[in-house]
Amino acid sequence: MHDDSEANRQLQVYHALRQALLDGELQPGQRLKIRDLAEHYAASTMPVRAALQRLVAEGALRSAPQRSVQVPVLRREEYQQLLSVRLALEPMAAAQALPRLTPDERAALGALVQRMASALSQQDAAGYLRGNADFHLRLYRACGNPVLLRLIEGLWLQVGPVFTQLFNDQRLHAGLNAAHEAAWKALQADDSPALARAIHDDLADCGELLAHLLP
Amino acid sequence: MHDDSEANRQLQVYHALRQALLDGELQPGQRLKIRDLAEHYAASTMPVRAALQRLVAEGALRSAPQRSVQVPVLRREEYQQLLSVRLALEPMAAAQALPRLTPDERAALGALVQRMASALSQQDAAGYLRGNADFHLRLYRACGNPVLLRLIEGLWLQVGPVFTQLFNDQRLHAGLNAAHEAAWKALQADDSPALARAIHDDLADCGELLAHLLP
DNA sequence: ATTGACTTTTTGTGATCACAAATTCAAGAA
DNA sequence: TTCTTGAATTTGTGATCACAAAAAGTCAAT
Repeated sequence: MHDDSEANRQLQVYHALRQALLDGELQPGQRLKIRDLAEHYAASTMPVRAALQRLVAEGALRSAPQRSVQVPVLRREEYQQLLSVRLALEPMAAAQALPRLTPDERAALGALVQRMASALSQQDAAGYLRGNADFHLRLYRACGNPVLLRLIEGLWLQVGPVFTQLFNDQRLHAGLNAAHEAAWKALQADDSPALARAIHDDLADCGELLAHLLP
Repeated sequence: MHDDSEANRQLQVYHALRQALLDGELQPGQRLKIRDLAEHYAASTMPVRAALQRLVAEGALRSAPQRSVQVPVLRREEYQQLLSVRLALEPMAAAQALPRLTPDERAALGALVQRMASALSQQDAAGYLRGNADFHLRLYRACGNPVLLRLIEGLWLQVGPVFTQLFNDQRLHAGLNAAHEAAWKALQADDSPALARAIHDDLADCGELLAHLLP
């Protein structure tokens, strides 16, 4: 149990907004106004300001000077740039994580693969996406390289909004889980290169699927 | 000419602090206090607060809740984590940049390699380091991938302080420029893989040199 | 001298006000 | 209607005050 007592108000707001982004509760292009959020979170404008500025600094939100913060609308080109960086970092993190996984974490990852499969068969997009984020980030968190992990989490925060939105009105096909099954096999075989390859394929497949849906 | 009119006070302070970090004017471990900086930059506490929080969000500064922000002191382990990510990203950026370089930029890069060589022969550590940062970042800026560039600049901001500090009382040997000469050769030959390899070697050499000087 | 508790000062965080720039809205002209 | 124009409102940014937590300083006791 990590003692996130949430000391500061601005940290509470920050984490709330962060989760909202990952959960796709914020539409791309939506404008986030300080006073509105302050009212919504029952806070003063000050912590909200700080939280927004932090998210902007992390690239999760965009803001022009003197203008409202808004959740980024990714054009195809930007999305592919994001993807190319993820392809460089995430397989690496996965490979480094594999030998460091505890039995508990392995079991949790296996359960997530299974949960994603059942979510797919039930056309439960939200469930699949939550499982997908859990699976990847939980795996990467074991990589033992906080710097790398920090970058990856920042990238997920940037892809989050489009990622969830685009799947909502998209027919889900079972092939989406193939790469995860391959990753799970590599995981059980303690085969780091195969795991890296599986993660790479997962990102590339899913990336291509989304890329041609963007403006 | 890019119209950096520096609209906001907080942006001015941010860029000033950022440059101070890259130039090694801030010692690792040094505490940055809001009111002191406000006085130094003839600003109110508000823009300074925002600038500091942004730098913290980017990883360039550290802060525990309710405590002063301070320039990070990197232990060897953290430095190597930073290095391993840089090794994944910077050669990639260099390779993508090569075919996009204009003749002007090529010439500027060549001049920088030469300037670094002469700085080395004169034991001018500061000049060498400035040239080094200029060379790398100018090269990467041509990569055409803003996402990638942003991450790399963030990483340089994090290594900046130790980088400059450690070289100041260190004898400079000419071998430090070997990788840059190799990069310059690859650049003239339009050989992207060779350029990527040269950048990789540069980081690795310089990284190893610094790693065993850290606590 | 060194450690410990206590007091004083410093410092980050939150709240509120002021203001200029940006946005929205409405009325009028084509 | 569609576009323009100008007033009215909203909204980000900066300034200042208040307060609790942290740091620094003080001094007595061992």
